[in-house]
Amino acid sequence: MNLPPLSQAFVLHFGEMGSRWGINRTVGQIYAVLFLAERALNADEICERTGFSRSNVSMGLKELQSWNLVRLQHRPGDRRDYFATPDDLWAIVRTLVAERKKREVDPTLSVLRELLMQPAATEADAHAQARMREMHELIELLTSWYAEMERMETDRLVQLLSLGARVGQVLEFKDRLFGAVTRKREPDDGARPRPTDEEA
Amino acid sequence: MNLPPLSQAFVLHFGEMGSRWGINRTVGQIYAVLFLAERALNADEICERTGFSRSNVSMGLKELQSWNLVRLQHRPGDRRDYFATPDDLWAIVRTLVAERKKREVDPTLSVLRELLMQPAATEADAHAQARMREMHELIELLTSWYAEMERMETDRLVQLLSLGARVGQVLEFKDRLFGAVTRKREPDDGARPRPTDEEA
DNA sequence: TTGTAATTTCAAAAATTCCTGAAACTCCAG
DNA sequence: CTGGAGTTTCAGGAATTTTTGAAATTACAA
Repeated sequence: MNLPPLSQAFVLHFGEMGSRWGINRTVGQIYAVLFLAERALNADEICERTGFSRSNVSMGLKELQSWNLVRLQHRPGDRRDYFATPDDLWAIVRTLVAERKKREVDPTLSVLRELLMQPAATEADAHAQARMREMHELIELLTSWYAEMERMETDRLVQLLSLGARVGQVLEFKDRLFGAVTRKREPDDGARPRPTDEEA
Repeated sequence: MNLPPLSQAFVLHFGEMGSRWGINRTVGQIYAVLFLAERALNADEICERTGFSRSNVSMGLKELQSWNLVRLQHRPGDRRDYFATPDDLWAIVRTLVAERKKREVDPTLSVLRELLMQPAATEADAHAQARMREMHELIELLTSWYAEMERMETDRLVQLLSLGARVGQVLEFKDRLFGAVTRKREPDDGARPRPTDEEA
């Protein structure tokens, strides 16, 4: 590994963390190197900085591309591929979240939907299905919220995040102005605290 | 594996997903079994339902306990430990998020803080530090937002989530009312779109 | 105490994933 | 075409993780 000390510490850490996320050490380190780099790097430069073999780097870059986490660039008069991360960190976060959702929650959602279609044969299956239905509803709520955040402009998103729990106060304020409209909904409409609710 | 068909499909799927998350197949399946179970189960019952060896189940349960994802129970006149997941799905989501944060983002945050304290020796380190600072700020924003959501009651949280992007409209409304106040801030205060910002 | 049921630990086998060098492939300039 | 720079694929060795059975430990009843 051939990097200035601070960068090296960061890259090493990202390698470790890589294994806690779905990606592996190699991929984590490669990404960290690109993230810190002051310009796009070609595969050999990445080899030099990380100390990984050429083929390992190639694999890692392919993986990162499949995650849409790196951008491919070219230089005039140079046939080599150059790789870079987006400058805008929010863009990175957005693709990261999108990809993790695609890999970690979407498959579960579709399995749940499928299993909820099936008729419950046994008593135990009926209970299991009730439990799955709860999970399905919760995930639906979270993903549809996410879908709306995703659509939002970064500035506004940041504004919302900075506001934090104070959004609650803004809401209360709104309620006070337009109270009648909001209060019309059932109070437990979204919360659904009852655990078993067999409307099979 | 000894389970009714629908449950079996669910448990198998959770096993697969387990490996995409930090946990492994065994732990994923054990958790799924407990999640679907109509009552708390002891280790032998989990063995029977999953088909894993007794010791493997013991390991898995220990892991789940370290994640705070299972609750230990006892029956009068029975020395065995019984395990269950919380009935309230929101409680599960809360601990899941809390634990993942603890394992996946907190360590990074502290490494970043540490590296940002160091003086940048080289030119390259200075650039790397600027990049790290961006990342640090973004993670801080996200985690402090999370901390506030965490503190919120489930009902209110669900209300907020259901509202989705309509919160944005409330913001717009607020802006229109108090426009002058909000506009006083620097326009790029939170977003920080400029990539290089060397204030080392 | 002693005996026994329940659980945990541990070393090593089994399975999986990672990493590499060599070979194959692609693409372009001459 | 041919040569060669750049890249990818791939089989198999290295490293890591998972899983297990046997042994050790714990906790309690008699």
